[in-house]
Order: sequence, then structure tokens, then C-alpha cells
Amino acid sequence: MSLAQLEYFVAVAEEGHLTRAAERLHISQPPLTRAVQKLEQELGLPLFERTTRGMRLLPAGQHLLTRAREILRLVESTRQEAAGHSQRSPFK
Amino acid sequence: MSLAQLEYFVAVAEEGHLTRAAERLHISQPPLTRAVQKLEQELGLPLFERTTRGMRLLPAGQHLLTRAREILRLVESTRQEAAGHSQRSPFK
DNA sequence: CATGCTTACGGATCACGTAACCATG
DNA sequence: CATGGTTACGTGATCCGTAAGCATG
Repeated sequence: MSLAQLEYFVAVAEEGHLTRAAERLHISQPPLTRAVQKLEQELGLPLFERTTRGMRLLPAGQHLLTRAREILRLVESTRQEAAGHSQRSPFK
Repeated sequence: MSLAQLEYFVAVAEEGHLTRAAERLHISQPPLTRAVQKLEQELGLPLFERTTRGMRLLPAGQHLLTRAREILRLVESTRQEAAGHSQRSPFK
């Protein structure tokens, strides 16, 4: 489970659609397909139901969505806080 | 900022020593040196003070340490919860 | 000169994009 | 047959380990 995987997952979950999520992320569809598959394999359970219209979140996926958002929000705050510190003591 | 980077950072911070942290992580020192450097570059601020004895956390590093632990703990719970769900609906 | 961090370098793995493919309504 | 997800395949980037280098007490 990587942060990129979680970002991709959130985008797909929110769009309900690989194609639109790919546009939003500025990547192509195949990496998204693979990222979601890999995440499902790593966690050992399916996250989406594939329809001909798009991707619908399963209950376990719904729960992961809230967790993923928490994790990404925490990471983002951490980056912001570091950016604040870097004003006092820049790196190079 | 990746999860692996954060795990490495926590190990170095806790050991205060690249060599010991490397042993604990079962990798060699060079990847650790590079991971810490890259993290510092990405965040734009130094995290450790290099001494001839080892690595001492700077104040900004102290703060990142608590954040990193929060993030890793959250990721771990998420994995556990997924593992729970996977018992009901296995992936393949 | 022993200890501990860093730089150089080669090789394996990973992740992307393009293109071709498949399923369904 | 249009739409949307998947598989194949080649390439560039990333990350590791071994080996060599450098600083300091």
C-alpha cells in the first residue's frame, strides 16, 4: 500500500469512473487499472464492482475510502508543517 | 514523501544511528543515507544534525517523528481492518 | 586508524504510456 | 458499434547492494 495507490484509489472512488479519474490525475487509464488491481490483491479483497458503466464502490471500499482520506489529509498537514519550518531553517 | 521513507526516517530517529537502523530494517546503510537526504530535500529542511557519533534529531525532525508515527499507525490499522473484511469476501 | 556517514556505479524492479484487445448494452 | 475496463509490451525512472571515499576523535 503506497500513498500514490491511495490517491489513485480515492480518485477512482470519487469519480466512479476510471476514464474520468485518469483525466483528473493526468495519467492514462492502464496505470489506474493496474493500481486498483494491485491494491485489491495486497489487501486481499475486492474494492469495486465493475459495471459496464464504470466502477461502483463495494462496502469494504467505502470504508477504505474514509481511511484513505484520513491518511492523505494527515500527510498533507505534515507537508504543510514542514514547509512552515523550512522558512526558518532552509535546507540548502 | 513515501511510506517507506517515513519508516526509514523513524528507524533512524529512534536509533540515532544509521548503521543500527540499517540492521533493524535489514537493508544496508547507503539506501538509508539517500532516503534521509531525499526526504530532507523534498521537505526543504534538515531533519538531523550529523555528528561523528551518529545522527541527532533537530527540533523539526522531532516534530516530524510524531507525525510519521501517526501516519504509519493509521496505515497499519487500515491494513488490519481490510484483513478483517477479507475474511468475509476474499479476493480470488 | 576505527567508526560512521557519503558518493559512485552497475543491475534489478517498478510504473508509466501507446497500442491492441475484450465485454456489454 | 460505442463506451469503458483490461492486457501486452517496450522504455525510462527508482531503489538497492557492493565497493570505494572521506571526515573526525
